[in-house]
Amino acid sequence: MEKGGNVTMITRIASTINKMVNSEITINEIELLIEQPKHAEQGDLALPCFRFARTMKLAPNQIAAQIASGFTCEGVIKVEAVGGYVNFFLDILTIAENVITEIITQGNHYGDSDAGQGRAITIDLSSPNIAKPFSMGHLRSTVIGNAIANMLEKNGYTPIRINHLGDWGTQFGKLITAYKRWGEENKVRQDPIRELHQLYVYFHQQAEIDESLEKEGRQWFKCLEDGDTEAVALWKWFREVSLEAFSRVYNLMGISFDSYHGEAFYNDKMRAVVEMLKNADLLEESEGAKVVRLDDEGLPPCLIMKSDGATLYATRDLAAAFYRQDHYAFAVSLYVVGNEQTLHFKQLIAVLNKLGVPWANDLVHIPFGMILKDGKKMSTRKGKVVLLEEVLEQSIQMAHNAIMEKNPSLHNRKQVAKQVGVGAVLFHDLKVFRQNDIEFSLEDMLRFEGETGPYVQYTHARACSILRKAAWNQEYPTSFTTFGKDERAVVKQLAAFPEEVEKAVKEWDPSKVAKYVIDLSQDFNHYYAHTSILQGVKEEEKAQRLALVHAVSIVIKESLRLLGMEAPEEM
RNA sequence: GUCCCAGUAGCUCAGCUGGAUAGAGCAACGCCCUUCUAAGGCGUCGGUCGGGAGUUCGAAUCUCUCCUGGGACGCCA
Repeated sequence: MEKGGNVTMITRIASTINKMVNSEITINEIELLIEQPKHAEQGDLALPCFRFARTMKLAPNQIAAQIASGFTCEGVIKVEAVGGYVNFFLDILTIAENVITEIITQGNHYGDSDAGQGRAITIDLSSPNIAKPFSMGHLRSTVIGNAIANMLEKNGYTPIRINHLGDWGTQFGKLITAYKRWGEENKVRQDPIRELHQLYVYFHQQAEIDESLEKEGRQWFKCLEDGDTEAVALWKWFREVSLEAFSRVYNLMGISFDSYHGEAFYNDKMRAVVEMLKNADLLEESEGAKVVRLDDEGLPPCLIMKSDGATLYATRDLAAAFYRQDHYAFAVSLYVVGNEQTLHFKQLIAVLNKLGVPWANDLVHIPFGMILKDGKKMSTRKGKVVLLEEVLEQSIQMAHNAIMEKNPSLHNRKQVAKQVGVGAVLFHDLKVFRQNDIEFSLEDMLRFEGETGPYVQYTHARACSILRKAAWNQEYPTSFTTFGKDERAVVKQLAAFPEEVEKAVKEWDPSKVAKYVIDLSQDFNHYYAHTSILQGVKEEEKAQRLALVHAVSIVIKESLRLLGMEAPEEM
């Protein structure tokens, strides 16, 4: 993969130093040590020399001084020894030439890699439960999974987005019970998700008083698994109306899937899994249920079959894993599923390993923190839930208000309001990716200033606006003789893009891209505010600056695309 | 009780394969639109990096321990 200026410079500097110290330190060792100084005035790259003190029998500052004194290398314009560091100042003209030319010629392919060589990676994402509202909790899995898929594609993999719908399980026995006892068909038809969800909540309230309800729910699920006509008909209906509601949300977010095979899809594939476990002599009877013991892995046993013969989610996930390997021959199989299921995936992988499946360790759980409300887990059972669709609609409305206030003459207001409103919600979730829980805050989510999606989109729109006004013919200069310290931060940030994407993919972490594009936007906005691009500027200077602006617009747009966001050219 | 994850500015978070003075955004306060979109820029204020010990030339970063919060721990997913 072709990389920006910095990587080549690191190699070049390292080999120069290697020769200077008579190969006492290897090139690779030096490359690993070279870092970006924290402060711009300390240069572009730096080598800490503390590690060499022992082998070279010299104080770090003496080593640094020694390296600095005789150092010459193409592309490096100044070298300084400060304390135990050697600071290198790079020639911004050379970097600009490499990076900007590369970006403009490659366009949105800047930063592409063929590391994946077309290999398939399945991604289990979103996976809402039918007959339940699409909550904020599913938002994380959806947007993180989608962004990872985009990033994988950029790295040459073939991502397969699988919406593993929660359309099977005891909960549907409970729902059928609730519907048969208290449900009304016309009410469900009017507002399916809301009504079904209310029935589900009501069931759990009643179940605390009447213990027989739980049993009845389990029986109905057993009926469902056995193909009982009434149960299946109700289930199909619930599923259908739910999918209609979900597709509204996915359309808003611009996300599509390669497969909607949910848990129910594996219903007829589970017997084979149970047989396989039995044949491998892994299945044990325990308290009436069938389990696989995992004591030697230090894990609690994995429940495969309930005492009434019904299956559990582990069984379904096993069936799904086999199906996906058969069907897609995945190199890696990702599960973008909340933190709280970590144990489940450990068990899943452990069981596959016990079966001797060679791809068992290619399953990767990508956990994320929960969205909390008032410091507690949001529970659908208690009816405490925030609807994603409502949040998105509200955000779009706010974006629309902002446009009416700031740029009322914008021609495609509705479309831009959607792009910005949705972008705000997506970016809010993507910029922070740790296993940290997030306290739900509508206020934070709908913020359009500071480190937000709209800020980045706005930056892109400003860059586009300049290019529009310049009536630029896209002829760009190949050398950047006028660039100085103003352009420095922006050019260096542009150069860092491929490396950031690579890191983000390696760590399955879209927030790296989100943070990157915020930094780039900040650098560009600073430049924009302090440097005139079109006015009172000599022609050659203008052409060079326009090339920079164009490069910035390309990289911002591509970053946003990776995050699943749009980049309006005006807003 | 056992295991897992987290604790950095008033709030939300970066930084974590150890490296120079711990950085942003929000909030607060003060500036900057006759100049390329002010959803912007500039500045001020704000930190015993949860506590303690250890390893090291050097620790927010690694180890141990304690405290706090959250989660998981067999017939839910």
